[in-house]
Amino acid sequence: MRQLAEKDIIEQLRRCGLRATGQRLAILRALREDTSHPSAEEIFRRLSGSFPTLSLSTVYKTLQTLAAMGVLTTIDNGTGKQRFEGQPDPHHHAVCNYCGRVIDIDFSLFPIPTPRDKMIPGFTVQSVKVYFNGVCRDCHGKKG
Amino acid sequence: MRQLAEKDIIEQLRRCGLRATGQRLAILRALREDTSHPSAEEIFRRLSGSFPTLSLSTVYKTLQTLAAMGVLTTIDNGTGKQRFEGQPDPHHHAVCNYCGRVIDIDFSLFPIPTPRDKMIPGFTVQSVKVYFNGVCRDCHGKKG
DNA sequence: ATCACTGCAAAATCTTTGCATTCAA
DNA sequence: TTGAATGCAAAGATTTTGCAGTGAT
Repeated sequence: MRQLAEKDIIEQLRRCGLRATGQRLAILRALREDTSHPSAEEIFRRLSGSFPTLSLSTVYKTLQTLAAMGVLTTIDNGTGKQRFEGQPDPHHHAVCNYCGRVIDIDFSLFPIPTPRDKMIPGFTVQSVKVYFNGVCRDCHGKKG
Repeated sequence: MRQLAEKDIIEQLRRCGLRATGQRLAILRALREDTSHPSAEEIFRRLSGSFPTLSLSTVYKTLQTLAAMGVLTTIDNGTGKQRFEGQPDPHHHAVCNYCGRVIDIDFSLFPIPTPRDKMIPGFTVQSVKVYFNGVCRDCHGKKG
């Protein structure tokens, strides 16, 4: 089961023409097991214990590569710091305007139609993201 | 007409408990007249000609304040760098995964339902943003 | 054996902060 | 008048880059 997932990840990388290095596998596996939408730095810290030679620079490069391939997605919570996620199932995000926290929202809670191709002339749609911006539980009552 | 808009902006600031300073008016007016989703730096450069004493620091502070108030919104182009917009009418965004360009999409082209309050327990939804990620006209044929 | 990938250190960007001064209310 | 807002300069945080060495294919 764990092995199978590993194999899937390797194949996914290969299909993109990427080498399956230990760093990439570790980063991707970490993102698949994590729903907290970590930053590059957080991923680095989380992994450097079990992977002491890993460098932050590699984390940045890897995340950028994998995001360009569509293997993972980037999330912007309005703070100007990139956050990443590797959950493959379609879902939405609720973003707190105060603390930047990102919460996953099940797709079925707010189903949206599939965008038609050719909807935007000259633009090829690959994916759709829906953000609910607002105020989270912990930030109610904070000043503006 | 121009005066009226100015008055509206001032009232909007007052309603939020904010003082209507020249800097805030200039920044907000610039964003209302601009659909290019500029960064803080770009807004600063655009205004500093006609407003020589304006500082980049104030632009950042002002954008942050106004975004927290919901007077303007931040945009996710996947780069982790903040971009802003002041278009009040509801619309969506098409974001190019390669160059980060953001194109406004008319709401009627892809109507979505209004989210119900209490949809997400403890989270108060203030606005919904839809992003179409993909490849823009100019970036077709670029490598992965 | 090759060339993609990594790690390191340094640079470049982007954003925030502290504090004295200014200005809207 | 008075506290919110500004500007400046400096610090902090985030991200990118160049290049020699490493490792997957």
